[in-house]
Amino acid sequence: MNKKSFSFRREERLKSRKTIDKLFRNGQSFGQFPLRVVWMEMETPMGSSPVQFALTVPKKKFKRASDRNRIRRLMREAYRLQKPQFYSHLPEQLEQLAMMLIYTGKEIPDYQTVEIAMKQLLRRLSKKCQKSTR
RNA sequence: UGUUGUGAGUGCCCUGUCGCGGCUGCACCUGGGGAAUUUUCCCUGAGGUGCGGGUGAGGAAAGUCCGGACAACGUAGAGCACUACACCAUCUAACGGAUGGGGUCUGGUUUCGGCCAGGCACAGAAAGUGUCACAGAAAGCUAUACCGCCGAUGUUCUCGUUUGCGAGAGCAGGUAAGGGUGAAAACGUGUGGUAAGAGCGCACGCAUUGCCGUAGCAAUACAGCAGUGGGAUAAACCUUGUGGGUUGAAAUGCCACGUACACUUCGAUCUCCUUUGUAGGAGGUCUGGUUGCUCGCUGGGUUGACCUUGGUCAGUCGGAGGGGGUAGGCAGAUAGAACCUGAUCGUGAGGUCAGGUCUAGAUAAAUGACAGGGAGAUACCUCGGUAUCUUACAGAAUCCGGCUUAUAGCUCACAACAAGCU
Repeated sequence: MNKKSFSFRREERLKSRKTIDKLFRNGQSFGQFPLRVVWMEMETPMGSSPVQFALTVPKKKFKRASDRNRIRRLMREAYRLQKPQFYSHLPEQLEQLAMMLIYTGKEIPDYQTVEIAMKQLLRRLSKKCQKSTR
């Protein structure tokens, strides 16, 4: 879709409070340690991006803001680099996917572990999407 | 020289690839407006994309503990309540902060004059109330006297007797010298005095209050005179003095979207006066208003119809409730009590002047990831390499000034300890 495949723009971010509420109420989810994803298909797509995406790190487990920032940035970087592959495996008839990534681990990870987990998670997610759309 | 502690400073650097948020230049696309006219031109700069340029976390961004700026709350005030502060002067926009000085306490040192270091919510206990464990007789205006001392005075008994009185024992009583208890026992030492004693008198001293003088801007210090001798506690209540309006950027203003001339319920809708009349005024009442209460001030409503003349209905104003919608954009909001350098004034905090710099502005929230090199640290050790690590505390959210707390390694200063050298 995008020529510069590794970018991460504004329209790819999930911002609306309404859709986030809906996502947590109706969305499906599964875990891939140390990550967990909540996802659903959106009825009315916002913008041209095939996926809207958000990240969170629970405040309960990481009290300091700097730790939360670090984990969020690692996750975002991993997603950014995996994104083009993930997009190419999504089914054509899917309008737009909303998803939220939650970090469920208890310690600050290094980039390698986040990258591996992200790869696995995105592969599983794309398969599930193909199943559900057929 | 090393170790430890305290305080201050610093808070890894460079290159490449990919990526993010503002700003900015150019090009293109979408859009808006105008002219002309049937497809061209001009203006505008809202949004997007691409390629450049430049910029992007801290010394505490933290805790949210003080003080401001700024904003809203229609509008004078007064009292009470509440609350903060409390030696003096200075600095500052301001402060509960800082600087300098004074007093006091503790420790060290001393040539006994002081000197050094550290602490102090450092107004009042001589306005009042309360409290003071255990021990002790007693924990506070005139002390209900445990041991002790005395027993002058009054009185009882015994003995002696020169019949006046004397001696002894006891009781009433006196006594805060001494002992004992305690963190603390009603100024200290000496002397007079007395039955024994006591600031009861006196001398010297100590503390404290008032007045006056000298030095100092002042706190205060020193000296004199007069009075007084009252334990501690105000981080117990309290008293005195000084200050404080409240709420905080989720403030606030504007634009867009959207219900809605909508629903339920409660309160008020009264009286009198002036006037030809429109209308105006006074009181009452309901209600709003810069936190609470009271007073004051002040804004708004108090209209009309029916009619059995005090009710009904409608309207108006205000309060409460429920339901529905939105939760987007712009301003606030990033040039400032700003930072750097120099001069100058001041013991200092800091002030003034000159020159230079532009230095984050996100909003489901940017400031990142990877690779290589340098530099540094730690461990091993063949003293030159190898291995590991990039570290601590920690992430702007309206902005400033402080305070407090956290902090690896390195640098500096001071203190203590240990070893060595002269």
